[in-house]
Amino acid sequence: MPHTNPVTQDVSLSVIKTACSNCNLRELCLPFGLSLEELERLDDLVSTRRRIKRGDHLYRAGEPFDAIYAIRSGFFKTDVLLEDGRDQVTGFQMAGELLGLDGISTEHHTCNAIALEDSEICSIPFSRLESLSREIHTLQHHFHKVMSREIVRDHGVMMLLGTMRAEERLAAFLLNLSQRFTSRGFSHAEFYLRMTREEIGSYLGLKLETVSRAFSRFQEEGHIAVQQKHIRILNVNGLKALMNHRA
Amino acid sequence: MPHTNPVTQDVSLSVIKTACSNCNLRELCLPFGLSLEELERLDDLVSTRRRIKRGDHLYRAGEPFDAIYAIRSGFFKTDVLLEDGRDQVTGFQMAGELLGLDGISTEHHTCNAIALEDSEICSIPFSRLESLSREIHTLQHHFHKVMSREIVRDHGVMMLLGTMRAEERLAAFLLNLSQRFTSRGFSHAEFYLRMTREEIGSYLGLKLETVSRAFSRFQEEGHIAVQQKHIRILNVNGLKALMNHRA
DNA sequence: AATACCGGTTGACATGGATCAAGCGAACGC
DNA sequence: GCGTTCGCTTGATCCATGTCAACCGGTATT
Repeated sequence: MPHTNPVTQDVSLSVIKTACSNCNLRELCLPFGLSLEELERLDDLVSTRRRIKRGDHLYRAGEPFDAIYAIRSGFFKTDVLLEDGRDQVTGFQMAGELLGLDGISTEHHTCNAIALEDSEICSIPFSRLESLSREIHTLQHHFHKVMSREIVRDHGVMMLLGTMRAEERLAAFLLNLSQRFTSRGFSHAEFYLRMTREEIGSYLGLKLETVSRAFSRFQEEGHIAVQQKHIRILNVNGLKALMNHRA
Repeated sequence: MPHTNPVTQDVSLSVIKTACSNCNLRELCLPFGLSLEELERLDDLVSTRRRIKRGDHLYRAGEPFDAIYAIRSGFFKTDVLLEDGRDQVTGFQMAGELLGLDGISTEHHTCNAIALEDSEICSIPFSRLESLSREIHTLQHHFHKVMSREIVRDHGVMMLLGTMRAEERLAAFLLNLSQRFTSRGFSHAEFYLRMTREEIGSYLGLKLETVSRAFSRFQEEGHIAVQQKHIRILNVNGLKALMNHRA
């Protein structure tokens, strides 16, 4: 293999013309609420799509930030690394969600974004997004909402990590995934996990064995059917009840 | 006491003319990086200051959102409540920091903001901030950075809650406070905690007894001197070492 | 001044989840 | 097609933190 730039060597460089205006995710993603004319102006900005293979990085902590990314298809995780080697998954992202917002602050990415399956992303050069959102009020406001939503989401995770026990965390996790699959038109009751038990554990502040045991327990109690990464939710209310358990 | 609006009855309504342009926090707060002329335009927007007494709410979860708040002086906590009664402190905020960013997402506040000492805040009507930041590029960009910084901060807390043990969490907490006091011109080595052990515990995902024991342990080991809410840091490196403990 | 209350500290004990270890099936490389 | 590896499951044991309880000092209440 010829030597290539270490930053880009592991991402596929195939670039495809793309357009928000005919993207079926536009109601979930950045274009939400824009008029047709405004959409076309956004198209000019979001001009490239890129494929990222499973296991490859979209970006790495420390790299300079200059764009945010919208997931066109696929599945990602983000994680942060501590100096001493510990790391933690900070989120799992799916189609229509944005990646890279954390980089605006320092103008460098502060986490790693890794594809958990072959994926496609749209690059949105950030300074051009700022320019355009100075002109399109709706875009500006929606972008602010998206950033704010990320903050609210993080508070939810803090709550989960700070106050919930293992089974509550996993129930919350499954219900959240289910809900997000639903709003993308997939089954709410049956899906494949894209991540390992270890990654789930890292996200939930648990060890992989604990995650595995909780899955088994949910199965014994008839809430779900698990077979490796294949999950079927048999009793949504059972899972919900697990969460309000404590007084 | 006469019956008053339940939303406002517990906040002091004294309103004071204020100006970012002569605020000594302008390098920490929203005005960062603005020119004199731009500063004056921000002054028009941030026209009111309000006093909040210790223990009073600045806002409550569920209330409609229409402004963000800059802390002029004082100290706040924010917390979220789960339906089942559990709650968690999501942050402690001090002078120069912004409150209310979580409300942009749903146009309702999603947490409670409570003053931990008598405080003064500046109200910034959000739609006017958006207008102005469409005109002032620097303001727009800085505001985006502030929101992004909040996301990065939350990731740090998630890391803390997900991977650290009790003493590491408390050490990280003290070092973070110390650093924030320092950048406000206060002693980095000596300060008064504004919050109770229980509030610290809630923030760090620990019980108050655990927090208390960790304080005592730090004292035994000579890292700090504690007397109730009065903290002196005797050995910063000792605290830092506690955090990189694990491989 | 007496009393109640609140926040903090400390001790004894319980327990949820981590750790260590073994084994198993599916996927993958050769 | 076979062996190796990886992700997952399950069991046994351990330990950090939670839980329960007693006590103390400072502050607010009457």
